[in-house]
Amino acid sequence: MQAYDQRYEDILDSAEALFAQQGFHATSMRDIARAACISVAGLYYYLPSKQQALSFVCERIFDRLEAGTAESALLSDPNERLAAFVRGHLRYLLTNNRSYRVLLHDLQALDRDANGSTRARRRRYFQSLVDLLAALDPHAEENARMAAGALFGMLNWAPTWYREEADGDVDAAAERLTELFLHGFRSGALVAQASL
Amino acid sequence: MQAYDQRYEDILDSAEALFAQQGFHATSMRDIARAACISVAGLYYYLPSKQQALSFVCERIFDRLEAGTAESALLSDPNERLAAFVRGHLRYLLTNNRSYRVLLHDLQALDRDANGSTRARRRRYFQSLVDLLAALDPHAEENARMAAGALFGMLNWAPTWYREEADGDVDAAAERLTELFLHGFRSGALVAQASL
DNA sequence: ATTCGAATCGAATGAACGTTCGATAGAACG
DNA sequence: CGTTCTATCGAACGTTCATTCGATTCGAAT
Repeated sequence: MQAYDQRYEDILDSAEALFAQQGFHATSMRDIARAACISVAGLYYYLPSKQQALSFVCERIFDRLEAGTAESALLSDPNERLAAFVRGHLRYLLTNNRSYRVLLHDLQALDRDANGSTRARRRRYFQSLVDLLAALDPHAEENARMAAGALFGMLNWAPTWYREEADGDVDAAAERLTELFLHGFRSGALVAQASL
Repeated sequence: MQAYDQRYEDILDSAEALFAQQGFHATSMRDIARAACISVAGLYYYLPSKQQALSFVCERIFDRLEAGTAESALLSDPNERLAAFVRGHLRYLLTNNRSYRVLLHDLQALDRDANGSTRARRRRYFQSLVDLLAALDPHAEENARMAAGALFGMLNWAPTWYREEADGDVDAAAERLTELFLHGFRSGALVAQASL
């Protein structure tokens, strides 16, 4: 069924865009139906429920996010690996207009059971950056978790202030943020001052 | 009216907690009424509408956030000023259990007109950090906006990973993040490589 | 003692919500 | 041609939503 799959993706596109703009709870099935040019009843031919729609949308976003950062694992130099990860992550955040918001804001709206798989995926994604940082500076392993949190924060917050005309293209911004982070990370600033 | 004001604050406390936990759109006036131990009709004696409830809650959160960082403006040393700002900001985020979420997630749910004042306040708060950074390193003025975005990102993201038993107390975490950021900021890593 | 205003409530209102049902149009297949 | 299956729909279902109304309680003021 070619036509079916195409329609299905279109519907998820519509749902994703609306969830990203207004949030899950502010979006009704009627909104999605209108955006996808289908009747409300017709919508249920493709989606079993609103919750499942959110689940499908989240999984799709994760697929794209991981696809964009997967290439970093192929590189041998840890520095380049980090740079590639940041670039891939930031590219997705800044170019797939605001669909990352669904992951950041609406993931918690998933039912507790359906939540499990997607939340585990999020943890795994976070951990991949932790590992990447630990490999960069082995003696900083104990700080890698905090460092990963700090770096993800820098990146995930970027959509709120980034403007291409002021900040250059996405890859350039990714490089500058990577450098900013790495200078602090390599300086050992994160090491807890337990000895003081 | 002493009793009135007390009740009013209690009701806003309930609304704030619910908005923070579930989000604005997922919270009903019935939820708020139940949490505040009042009837739904009684709730409307204190709150003119759900929108206004959100507006009041947001203003109150901003009041507290600004109160916590205001002391930094009194310091003369720019480094101490930044450290105090970060400390105040992070203290609020990590200790007023998750009420910052209302500002981060639900501010956009405000009506466009009621939005204006609160959004301006947010801009002003952001700008205060930009100014603070520009004062720290005058030749980096053009990068202060990006640096402020990066720093706010690090801080605003902290609640998602911070755990006291693993990361130390809030002030210690604030200091480590400040150092992490400052090493990168002072290194000039942010300066756009236009000359390349 | 009567009046008044502040604080509260149960019950209703109309709209919007997620979801379902039965019907229909047309393509595919025998 | 008749049947079956896919895709679609209008109309409804029961529930919940934000909000309002009219009535009630009760302490304070006149």
